[in-house]
Amino acid sequence: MLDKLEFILALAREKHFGRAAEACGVTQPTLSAGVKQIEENFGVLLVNRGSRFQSFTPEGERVLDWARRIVGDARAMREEVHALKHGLSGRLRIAAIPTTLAMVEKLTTPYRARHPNVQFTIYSRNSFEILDLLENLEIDAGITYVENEPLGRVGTVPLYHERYRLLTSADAPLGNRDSVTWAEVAQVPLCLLTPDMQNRRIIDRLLKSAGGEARPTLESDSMILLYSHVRTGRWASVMPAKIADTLGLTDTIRAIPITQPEAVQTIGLVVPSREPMTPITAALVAEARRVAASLDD
Amino acid sequence: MLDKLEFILALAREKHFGRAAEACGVTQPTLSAGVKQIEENFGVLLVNRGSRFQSFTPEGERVLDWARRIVGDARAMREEVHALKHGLSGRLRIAAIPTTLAMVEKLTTPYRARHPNVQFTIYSRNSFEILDLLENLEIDAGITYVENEPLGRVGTVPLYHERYRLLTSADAPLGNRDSVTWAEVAQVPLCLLTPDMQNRRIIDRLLKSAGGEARPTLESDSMILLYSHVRTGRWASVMPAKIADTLGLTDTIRAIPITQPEAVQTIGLVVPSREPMTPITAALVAEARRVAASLDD
DNA sequence: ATAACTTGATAGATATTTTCTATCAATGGT
DNA sequence: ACCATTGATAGAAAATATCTATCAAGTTAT
Repeated sequence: MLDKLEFILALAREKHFGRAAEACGVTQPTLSAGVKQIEENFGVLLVNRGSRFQSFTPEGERVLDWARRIVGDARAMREEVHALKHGLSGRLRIAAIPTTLAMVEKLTTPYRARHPNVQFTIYSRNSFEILDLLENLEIDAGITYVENEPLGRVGTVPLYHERYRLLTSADAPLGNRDSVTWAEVAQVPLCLLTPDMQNRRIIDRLLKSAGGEARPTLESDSMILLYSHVRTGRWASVMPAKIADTLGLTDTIRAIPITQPEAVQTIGLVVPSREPMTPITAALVAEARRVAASLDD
Repeated sequence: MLDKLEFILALAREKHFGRAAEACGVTQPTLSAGVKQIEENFGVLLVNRGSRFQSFTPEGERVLDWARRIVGDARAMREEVHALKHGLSGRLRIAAIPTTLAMVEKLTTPYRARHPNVQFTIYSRNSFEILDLLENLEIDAGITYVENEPLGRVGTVPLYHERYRLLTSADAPLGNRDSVTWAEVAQVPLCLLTPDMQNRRIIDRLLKSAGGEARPTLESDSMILLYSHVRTGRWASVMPAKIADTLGLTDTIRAIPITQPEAVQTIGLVVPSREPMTPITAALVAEARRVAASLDD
């Protein structure tokens, strides 16, 4: 039964019987039979099919909702019992938005010191994908904006406040300033994240409200790529202070605070609101609470 | 896996492998093997055995906790999906303390009018047993005192306030009064519920604080038995107003309000705090909210 | 329009798991 | 010391799950 519910979860992720089967490590007929068995057992069609996967029926959506919870709880049970006997071990899966990648070590380093047997997998994803992964039990926690966009059934732990810097060569226009306004930044050609990233949308909004418009000369979903361009001295970018500091500046590149408004976004840890949490996740939340104070300068 | 968790639940209830197996409709070796399999799967002993069931290990207690939740959710899923397709049907299992039995129909009658395909099973139990049954998923809801004793992880809906009456023959001492005090009641030989009932403990407390002591001439766990004695005119009792009214008084038997203090206890519906509730339980809660207003005179 | 491909269902064989019956060893009470 | 109770174990039988191979219905490309 539990395996069948896993089939349903996989099918919801993949929207494809064959791929869902592969994801579960079974053959396609096995997965088809599993889904069908639940349908017969419940006396209700769960999936609308027409020679291929189309969608879940309303009943299917409800089952999906329950399946997520039940499968999640079953995993949490396993993990908790194992932790009681053998201490914390296993794999902690985190997804973070790119602008926060540089600070993830602030969490993982002390965590690892406390629980050396836990392994980490960290994905770089945009904020929507993070919520999706959380929902589907594919990650244990996310690091993303916690106050702007509507979050689902999740708990949050604020970590720090994101402030923005103009990264530019010292001898470029504005390069000699101690602070610049968003209106001024709007005049500069910038390297920015792609628009599927929330950071980009925030910056767009700030530029727009300062009367400008974002016409980035270069877009990427990789902070490393953006930074490597800025580093040449021939490109400029707007980045959160945290990541600008971490990447390290050369003497010729400056990180200039942007004011009017001094925009601030709260970045936080996002975890499934399961009660109780898995021990691995609970430990991460504890670590986040400890670390949060020291992260805002 | 889910069946194995059911085995664990049954074992917790019965504290006996054989009886637990019987309760699950399997043979004892099957249940033993099921428990053992979970233990091997988790790599932890769950049950302390010594030629017989002794207790759960700490890990076992945790598994038990999770099992209750997971099994409960699985049942709720089934029920919800079925209700989506076929409307509300199935069996609603309620346990009520004896003093409230006469008012249960105030809930079940309108419920049945709304959902004719739901069947009812109603147990008469004391308040501890009710919480135990709730915990073990053996009932869907309880009707009991909701403010005195500590309740577990449950939701409550207040229903009405219980007030007390002295039931006695009109020609007995106090029989001609319009109201009596607890101090006066303490002088009368009474028929009362057995001390495992919370109602009895409440009355004991009230009598004691009025300087008296309960020396019941007759104890029973059955309200019918108590009432049949009172009805002869040769016995007296203290009962909640609700049940006294329902049982119907003869001309010779009076129900006299007891004052100083005018004691009031809140009776309410108690349901597992599962989110969301099963549809059958949710409908009962809705009914309880509707009915509550009309129950207090 | 037709061929080639994709997708999920179905059938039948095989493998795995589950459950049962029968029996045993350990413990406890009398 | 004896009998009853309790849970574990072994081996057979039954039920279930999974796999391979194949098919039918749609889709896409030519």
